[in-house]
Amino acid sequence: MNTKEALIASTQELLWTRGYTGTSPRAILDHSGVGQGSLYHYFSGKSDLARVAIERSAERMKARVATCLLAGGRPIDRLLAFLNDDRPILRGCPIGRLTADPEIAADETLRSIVADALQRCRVLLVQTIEQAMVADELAKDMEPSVLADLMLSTLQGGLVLAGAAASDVPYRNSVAALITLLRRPDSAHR
Amino acid sequence: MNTKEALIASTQELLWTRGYTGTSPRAILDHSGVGQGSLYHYFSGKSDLARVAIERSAERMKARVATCLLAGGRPIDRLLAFLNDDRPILRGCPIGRLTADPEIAADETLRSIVADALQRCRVLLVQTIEQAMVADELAKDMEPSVLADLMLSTLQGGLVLAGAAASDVPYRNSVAALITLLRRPDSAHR
DNA sequence: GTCTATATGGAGATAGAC
DNA sequence: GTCTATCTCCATATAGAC
Repeated sequence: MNTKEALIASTQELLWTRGYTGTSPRAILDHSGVGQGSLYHYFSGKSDLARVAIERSAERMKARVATCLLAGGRPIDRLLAFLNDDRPILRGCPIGRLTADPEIAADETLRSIVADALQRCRVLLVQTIEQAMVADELAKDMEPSVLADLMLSTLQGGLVLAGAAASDVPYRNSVAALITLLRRPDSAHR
Repeated sequence: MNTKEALIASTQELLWTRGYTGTSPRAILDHSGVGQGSLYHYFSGKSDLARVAIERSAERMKARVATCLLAGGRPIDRLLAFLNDDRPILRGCPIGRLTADPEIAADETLRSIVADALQRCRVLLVQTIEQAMVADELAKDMEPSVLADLMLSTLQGGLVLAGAAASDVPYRNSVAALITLLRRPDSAHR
């Protein structure tokens, strides 16, 4: 891996575990083994390097979600594959964790990359939920976008609780509970 | 309000919006209008002041949750009151946001206060869910602790999404979807 | 108790040599 | 392209006067 890529990879790594405010250029150089001069040769500064690193992580997340939701098979099975996708639970979401960072919130460029990545996942999710409802695999007693938000909240919130408890149990419980509830028939079928 | 209380209140405020890593002693002094000397007179340093501030915020959250869940009336109504409790959605959860802070995660004292506060809310939630199941107000097709985790995840995740989108819609959608799902009959009643 | 002065180290970046 | 030197500012505190 070349120097530039090493900087990006180390920044992705550190942003994931320490956030933007908690990551210094010094820490990035130490982690990557790259020298001071190279950082400012390839990037204009910390925020520029972070922008590239976050874009990289966002692309990765969107690709992963798309792989689950745009695969073949029944829509409901794709949704379950998305919910049950193997995630590094104790590390949290590399994008979701940045939403709480004060310096990211204050930087419109960085903020929009994060918000956009989540938004794109939501769009894919809404489409797949619509397909599942049309195929009568999901009850139609709520708007697809409303259910999509619950799915994303369950995952993001599960990761928050898992991080706090230093255990994957709250995350797994949350996903399991949501799936159990989705399997219930809606009121119209009573 | 005396000087010490002003320091605590300002620290609570800044930890809420900027996290621990993103909050400097200088910012606390500026926000509170208190002088440098007073901070180190009343507290041993930043982490000591933060500890008191976080304990204060944790007590506040636990009290708020207890007010909803230990009120009179049917268990299911108390659960709905908890889910529908009026929260400052765009500001996020003052405790939940700290779970992602790297310096809090590294400080066992601070970390345990945050984890403990969430855990106590979970315990109250489990108890109330058990009562609702006994009273046949909730389906018994899952463990109370599993459903409790989903409820907490929905709220915490809803706040994450709301922060990212700078809109309360994802949060409100998530809560509404969860309540809709909870109202469905379980499979045994088909 | 609160003030101001001072200290150390790190954040974040620039400059110029190689 | 990468290195080292240097710069300014801020984080986090300590010291001692008032």
